[in-house]
Amino acid sequence: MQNINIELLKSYGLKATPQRIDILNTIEKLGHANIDEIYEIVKKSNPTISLATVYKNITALVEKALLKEVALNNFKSKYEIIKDRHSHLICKVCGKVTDVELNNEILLLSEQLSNNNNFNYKDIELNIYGICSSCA
Amino acid sequence: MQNINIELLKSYGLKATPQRIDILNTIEKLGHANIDEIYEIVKKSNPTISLATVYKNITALVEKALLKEVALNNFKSKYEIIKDRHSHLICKVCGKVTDVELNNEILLLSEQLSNNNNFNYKDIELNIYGICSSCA
DNA sequence: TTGCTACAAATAAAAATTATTAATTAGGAG
DNA sequence: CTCCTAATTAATAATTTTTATTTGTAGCAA
Ligand SMILES: [Mn+2]
Ligand SMILES: [Mn+2]
Ligand SMILES: [Zn+2]
Ligand SMILES: [Zn+2]
Repeated sequence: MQNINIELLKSYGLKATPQRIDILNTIEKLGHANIDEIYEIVKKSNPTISLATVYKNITALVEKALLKEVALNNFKSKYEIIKDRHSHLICKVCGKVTDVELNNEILLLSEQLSNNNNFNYKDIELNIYGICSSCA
Repeated sequence: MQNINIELLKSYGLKATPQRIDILNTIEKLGHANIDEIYEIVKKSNPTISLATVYKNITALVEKALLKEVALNNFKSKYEIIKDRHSHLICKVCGKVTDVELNNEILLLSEQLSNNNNFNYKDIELNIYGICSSCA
């Protein structure tokens, strides 16, 4: 089909409404985006969309594990389409989030750490905070 | 002096008000706590404290780098007194945050990763999400 | 075609955070 | 120790963020 996100929604058993498609297209384009960024961009192609619709859909898509929240120190949470495990470079100045490869070694160490602490490991998040090249 | 947090505040050039001392004592006791948890506990010893005072002080102490925000997926941010670098086990059910040792290897890999990506490394955060023993 | 269900827009309500203002106080100067 | 003052607080009020409600519509199944 022409748009991969329509397929994505359907594969998760969700209706591919124009609003949802727009939201996913926006997140896909930006990589990581917060609610306001998504709303502002989606409004351009769909001027009557309600902010509440963005909230409701983001929540629904996170619940269905199609999107993932990226909670940030100092900034509003961003959302990304779930993909292979990776790590994040997070700019303390502009809040930009960049994907980087996650070393497998780190994954193993984290699982060990969980076992040692009687903790049922599910997921790891390695966030590296610093200053991005455009803000430097 | 009897209370280490009074010294802590003064060493950061901050007035040691009863409100701030109570807030720090609470965070120290809980390890990691969000605004509401702090407010509820501090109210016991200081029933007239305002929630806005808790907000204002938390913000101030984070700015002075005496406290650190711990942003969490799905839960309100928690705050901890800044201490040696460490990692977090985060329970997806109850939101409890537990400190664990941070392998030095991971730190080195993260710095390398930053260099490779023209990113000015400042800080690392390794959050391990899963289910804690009491929730299991 | 009719009825059902999921969804959206519009709006209201609730929850979270920040700003304002007048009164109080911590900490230093004398 | 007493006084002074800038910093801080309590008590709101205001704003911002998030969630709930209501009503209408579109897609689909019987
Ligand atoms: Mn990512
Ligand atoms: Mn900690
Ligand atoms: Zn930046
Ligand atoms: Zn738990």
